Amino acid sequence: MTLLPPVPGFDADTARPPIGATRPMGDPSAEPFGERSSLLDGLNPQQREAVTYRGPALLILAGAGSGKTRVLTHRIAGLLAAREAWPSQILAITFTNKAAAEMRERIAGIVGQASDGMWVSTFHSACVRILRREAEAFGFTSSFTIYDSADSKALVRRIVKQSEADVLGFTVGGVQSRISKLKNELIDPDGFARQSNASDPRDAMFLEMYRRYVRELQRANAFDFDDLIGQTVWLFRAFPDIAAKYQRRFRHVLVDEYQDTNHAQYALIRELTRGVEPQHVPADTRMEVDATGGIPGASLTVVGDSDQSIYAFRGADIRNITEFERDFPSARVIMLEQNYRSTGNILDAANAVIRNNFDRHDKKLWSADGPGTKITGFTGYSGHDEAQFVADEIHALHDSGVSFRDMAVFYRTNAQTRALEEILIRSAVPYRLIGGTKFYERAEIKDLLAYLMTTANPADELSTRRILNSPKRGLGPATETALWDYAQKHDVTFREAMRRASELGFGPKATRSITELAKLLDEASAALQPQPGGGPGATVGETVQRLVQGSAYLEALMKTGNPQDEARAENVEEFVNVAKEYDKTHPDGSLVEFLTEVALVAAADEIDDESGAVSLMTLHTAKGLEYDAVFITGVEEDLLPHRISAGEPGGPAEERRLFYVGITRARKRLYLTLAMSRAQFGETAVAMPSRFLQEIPGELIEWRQSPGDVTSRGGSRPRALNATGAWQGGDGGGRRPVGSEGYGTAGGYSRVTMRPSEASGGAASATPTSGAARGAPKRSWGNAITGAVRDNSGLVLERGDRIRHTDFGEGTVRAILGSEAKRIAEVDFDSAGRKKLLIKLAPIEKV
DNA sequence: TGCCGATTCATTTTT
DNA sequence: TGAATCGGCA
Repeated sequence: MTLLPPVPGFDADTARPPIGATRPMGDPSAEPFGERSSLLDGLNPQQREAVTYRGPALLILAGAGSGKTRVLTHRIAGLLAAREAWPSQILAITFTNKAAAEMRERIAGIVGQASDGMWVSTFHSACVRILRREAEAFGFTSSFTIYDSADSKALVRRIVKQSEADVLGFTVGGVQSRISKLKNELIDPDGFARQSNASDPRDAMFLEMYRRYVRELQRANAFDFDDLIGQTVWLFRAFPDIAAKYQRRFRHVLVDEYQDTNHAQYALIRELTRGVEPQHVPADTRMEVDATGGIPGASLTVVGDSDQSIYAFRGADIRNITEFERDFPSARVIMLEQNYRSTGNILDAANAVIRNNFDRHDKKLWSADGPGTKITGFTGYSGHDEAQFVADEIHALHDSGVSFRDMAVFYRTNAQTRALEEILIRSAVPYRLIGGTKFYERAEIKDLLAYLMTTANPADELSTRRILNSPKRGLGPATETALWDYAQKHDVTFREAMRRASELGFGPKATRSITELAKLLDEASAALQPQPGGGPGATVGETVQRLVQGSAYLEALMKTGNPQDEARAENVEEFVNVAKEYDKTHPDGSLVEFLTEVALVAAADEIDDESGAVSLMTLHTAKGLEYDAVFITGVEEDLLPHRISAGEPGGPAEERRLFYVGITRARKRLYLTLAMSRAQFGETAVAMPSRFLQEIPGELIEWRQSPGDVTSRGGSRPRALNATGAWQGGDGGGRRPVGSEGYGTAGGYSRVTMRPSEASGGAASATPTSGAARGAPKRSWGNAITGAVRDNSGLVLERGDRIRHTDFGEGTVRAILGSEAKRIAEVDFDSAGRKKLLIKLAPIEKV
C-alpha cells in the first residue's frame, strides 16, 4: 500500500507571501534561473519557457514522452528556489498518489527541505483534506466515511429494491452511473428536477431514488467518490469565507493530465483560482492586493494532451483543455512535441494511428533518436496461444538483458487477464497484476473495513448493516429490517437501534447477538479517544485486533474447513499485519486517515518499482507510465476498439486514443498481438484484426505471424484485409489449408512461414528469441495451447529427462533452475522449441 | 435462518 | 466462465 505523508499542520492565515512575491512577474531572466541554471540544463527551448513563464495562466500541451513531469517539477522547484512562493502556497494535482509521491520526491531532490508543506496530491486526496477540515460547517463530521463504488452500489441496490424501480426497467448499475454522471456535472436532485419531465414516471422515479441516495449518504455521514469533488465545490460556493481561506493560501495551482478532468474538477479549479474579494482579505494581510483591495487569483498551470484523453466515460471533458484559452483569455500556450522516450518507429506508428482522429490540432511527436527496432506483430490462434507468445518473448527479452520490471503487458479488458495469467504462471514468468480485483475489494477485507468504518463513524449505516451478520450471528434480513424500521420510526441511527435491541422484542439469542456486537463496536469507538487516564487512543493495529478478536471473524473462517475460507483467513491475517505496519510507519496516524488512504489507492499506486516482475494492466491504468518493452494484447475488433464504444458518440475516437496511449508507453520494443479466436464467457468467438492495425504503415511492423498466416477454416482471409492488402506477406503462409502438415496433432508452435526477405534479414537477427524455434519443422495447428495446469509438486526432474507436455509434445530437459516450489525446467521441445516451465504447475509428465 | 442446487446474468475502461 | 441471485427445503 502506498501511504501518504502525514498531513502537515495547516493554517491559511499564517501562510505569508515570501519576500520575492512582489517581483514583477513574467520576467524569465530574473535571477533564479541565472544563478540556478541547473534547473534549465538539458531542457529544450519550449521546456525552458514552460518552466520560466510567469503569468496568470499557462497551458502546456505536452505530447506523450515530452518530459512534462520534468517541466512541472522544475517549474515548482523554480518557484521555491527563487522564493517566489512558499511551499504551502503550492497546490499540485496529479492523477495518482504514486505520481504525487514521485513529484514530491523529485522536487525535494532539487530544493531539499524547502519543499515541505506543499500539497501534491490527487484531486480526491486534496478534497478529502479540505472536507475533513471543513465538514462541520455543513452537517458532516470530520470522521466521515468514503464510500467506494462497491459501497455506493450496495446503497443504490437497496434503494432500487425498496422503490421497486426494477419494474420500470431500472438496473442498479444504470442508476448508479446516472447519479455519478449528474454529480460530475454538479447537478443535484433539485437541478435534475428542473431539467427533467415530472410527468414521466421514469424520471419521477429516478428523481426519488436520487434524492434518497443523497439523503442516505448525508445520514450516514459519508461521501462517495464523486461527492469528494462535488461537495468541495458546493462548500466553496456556499461559504465564500471558507473558499477565501484556500484562495489566499494557494497562489500557484498546477494540474497534470488536465485533459481528463471532468466538469466538477474544472469547477473546483476555477473556485480555487478565483481572486479574493476585498471583504475576505484580512486587514493585516501582507499579501499583494489589487486596486479594489482584493487579492488576485492564483496562477494556474495545466498540462495535458488531448490525444491522451481516455476518461470521457467517467465525465472527463476534452473541452476543458480545448477551450482553456477561452476560459483564461490571457493564457499562454506552449507545445512540447519532442519526444524523449520512444524510438522513431514507435513514434511513427503512434502518429499514424492518432492522425485518424480528425477533430484535433495537428501535432506530431518527433524524436532525435534513430528508428530503433521494428514493431513486432503476432497473431495467435487463441488467447492462450497469444499469451504463450508473450510469455516466450518475455523470456527471450529477459535472456537478452531486459529486466522483468521493465516490461509490461497491456490489455483492454480485465477479462483478458485469465488466459495471460494461466500461461504466465506455468511458463514461470514473474508478473504482477496492477488493478483488477484488488486486495481491498475482497469480501473479507471489505468486511473488516466495514468494522473499522462503523467504529470510526458510528453513523455509517451501510457499513454497520454489512457486518451485522458476518461472521454469522443468526441475524438475517428479518432482524435487519426490524432494526432499520425501528431506527426510522424513532429517528435514531441504526447503531442506536442495535443498542436498544432488548426493547425490540427479538428472541433471546438474537437480542444477545445484537447487544454484544453493539457493545464491541461502542467499546472500539471509545478506545479511539484519548483515554481518561491520560493514555493515548487505540492505534489502528490495536483497533483491528480488538475487532477481529471480539467478532471472532478469523475463528469463523478457520473452522469451516473450506479451502477458500483458508485463503480468506490468510487475507484477514495479512490485513491485520498491514494495520500494524501502518502504526509503525505513521506513529501519529489515525484510523480515519488510514481508511482514507485505503479508499483512495489507485491501481497505479500499487506498482512497486523494485519488484522484479512484469506488470500486467489495462490500457487505462497504463497512462502516465513507461516501459522498455510493451506488449499490447488483444488488438482485435470488438475488443480494441471495444464493441460497446461503437454506439457512443466519440467512442471510436476515444478507443483510438487509448491505443495511442498504449503505443506511446514503449521506449524500445513494442509488440502488438492478437488472436483469431477468443474465449468470451464460455463460448469461443471468432476475432478479427483491429482496424487500428491497418492505420500503422506496414513497413513499421514485422509480423512473426501475421493475421494472414493463421486464417483457418478454408483459408479465406478477412475481407477487410483482402481489400487493402494491408498484410505484408501477400499470400505468405496464410492460405495454407488447415489440416495439412501435422496440424492438430501434438502440436507445438513454431514461427510460421515468413517471406524469404523477412526470413533472411529481419526477424531472426533483429529480435532476441530463444532461438530454438528456428529450424523447427513448419507446422500449423489449431487452438493447441490450452492453458492446462497440473499439480506436479512431487515431480522430480533432472537434466536429460524426457518429458511430455500437453501442448508442446515431447522434449528433453536441458536445465533445472530455481528451487523448491519455484523450480523451473528449461526444456528443448522436439517441435515447439525451447521453453521455460514451472515444474509445479506445467502440464507435463515424465516419459 | 441457512444451505444447497439451479438458474440466470453480464462482462469497458476507474478515482 | 464464474459471480450473483433465487427458490425450495431442512
